[in-house]
Amino acid sequence: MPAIFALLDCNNFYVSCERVFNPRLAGQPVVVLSNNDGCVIARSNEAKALGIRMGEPYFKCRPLIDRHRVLVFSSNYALYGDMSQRVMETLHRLEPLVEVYSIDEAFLRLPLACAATLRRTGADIRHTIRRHTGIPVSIGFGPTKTLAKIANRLAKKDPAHDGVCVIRPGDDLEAVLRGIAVGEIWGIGGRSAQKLTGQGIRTAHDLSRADERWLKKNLSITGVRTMLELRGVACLPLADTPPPRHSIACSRTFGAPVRDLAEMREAAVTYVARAAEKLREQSLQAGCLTIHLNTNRFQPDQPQYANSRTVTLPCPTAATAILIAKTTAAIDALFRPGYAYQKVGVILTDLTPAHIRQGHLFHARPDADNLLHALDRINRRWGQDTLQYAGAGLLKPWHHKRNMKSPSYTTSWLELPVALAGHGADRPPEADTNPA
DNA sequence: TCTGGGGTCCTAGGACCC
DNA sequence: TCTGGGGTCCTAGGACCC
Repeated sequence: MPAIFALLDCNNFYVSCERVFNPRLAGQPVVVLSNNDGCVIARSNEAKALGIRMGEPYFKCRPLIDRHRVLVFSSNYALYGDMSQRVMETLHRLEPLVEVYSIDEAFLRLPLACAATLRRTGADIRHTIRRHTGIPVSIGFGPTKTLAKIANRLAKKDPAHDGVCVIRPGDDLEAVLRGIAVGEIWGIGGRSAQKLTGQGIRTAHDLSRADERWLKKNLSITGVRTMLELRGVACLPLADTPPPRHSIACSRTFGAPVRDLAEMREAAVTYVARAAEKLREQSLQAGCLTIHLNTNRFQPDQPQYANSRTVTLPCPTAATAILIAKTTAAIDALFRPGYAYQKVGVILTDLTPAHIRQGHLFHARPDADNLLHALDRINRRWGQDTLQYAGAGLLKPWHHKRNMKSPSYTTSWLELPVALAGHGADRPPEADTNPA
């Protein structure tokens, strides 16, 4: 049966999550910052209209933000992750073929139908998700994933579409594709856009007619795929079962530069313990561990140092204690005194399913599964880091900044939203967690 | 003063094998 | 003077995504 793709995308997702639980944010310019309150990573339409750019460092747009009284939030991934799950669950109930593509996006595959039917389907999905989760979404239909992405962009850009835009096979797309710069196409990043415009290929329409041999040579097979997808030839299938993970990482920029080996160890232990938790959540074990650290590259006048070390484990494991021991040894080898470090991180690779247990001729396996299960159960029930390894430290002076975080409304019993009824209840106490 | 984090895929080139 | 050919695997680096 002929089919069509759709891309569903949550509008200004992190801002929308904040708005669900804080109605006073409606109609206001709002931004959400990356970890460590570093960069702007989500903006409401009002904030976009003020000219605040995606990825802009907070300190650089601070004057603009203060002048227009933009409301600012630190990122609250517990909230966004939970809201994402609710959106995706709702979607799964409505449609059988769903690929969860990112925290705020999903591809669908549906039977091909006339434009009016597809528009109605899209409107129904939008309406249901809004009603069940409070999150506004936009939907684009297209014969390929790349064209569905473009339709989605049109759905957002032009209010006349009312959040749903349909491109069907055989539609004349020349006018549409001429209106899209190559850099706006899914899969064409800054480097490729530069190469393409250098060749006079400026719009999606130009790219759809570009020379295949030149593309293969200069943009590799992925560039050729994008060109074909723009022509309506589907090269990218729907991945409705998630492929196995290849790596799990955890790293953070420090709240203030770290110069001390003991603090560096604490931070690395904290992150490897978190990575090991993620490993166990997904019933995986790691065969390989990489530790990396670096100074602040934005301060070239300061002495610079960056290094990493990769350790192959004798047996694949998800045991935090084993990973901690390898991590501290690696940190001790990597650490050079006299530098102001900005960041440390760990990456777990060579991931295999935890139930496959390869023995080792010379090493007994010291993994303590029961202990780990108990640890995870307690932390799930009572909150992250209720129990932690001593090496992770208690005061954590290096901890990243998160000064403007909203409550974890949906994932912490202590932070449930409070509803008050009766006189004088229109301003709940402490509802305003935002100093901006 | 202050610049995120976590992923994936592709390619070229070297090592190695027969 | 003359010095093969074809294949696989691994890795580092580049590019891209949200």
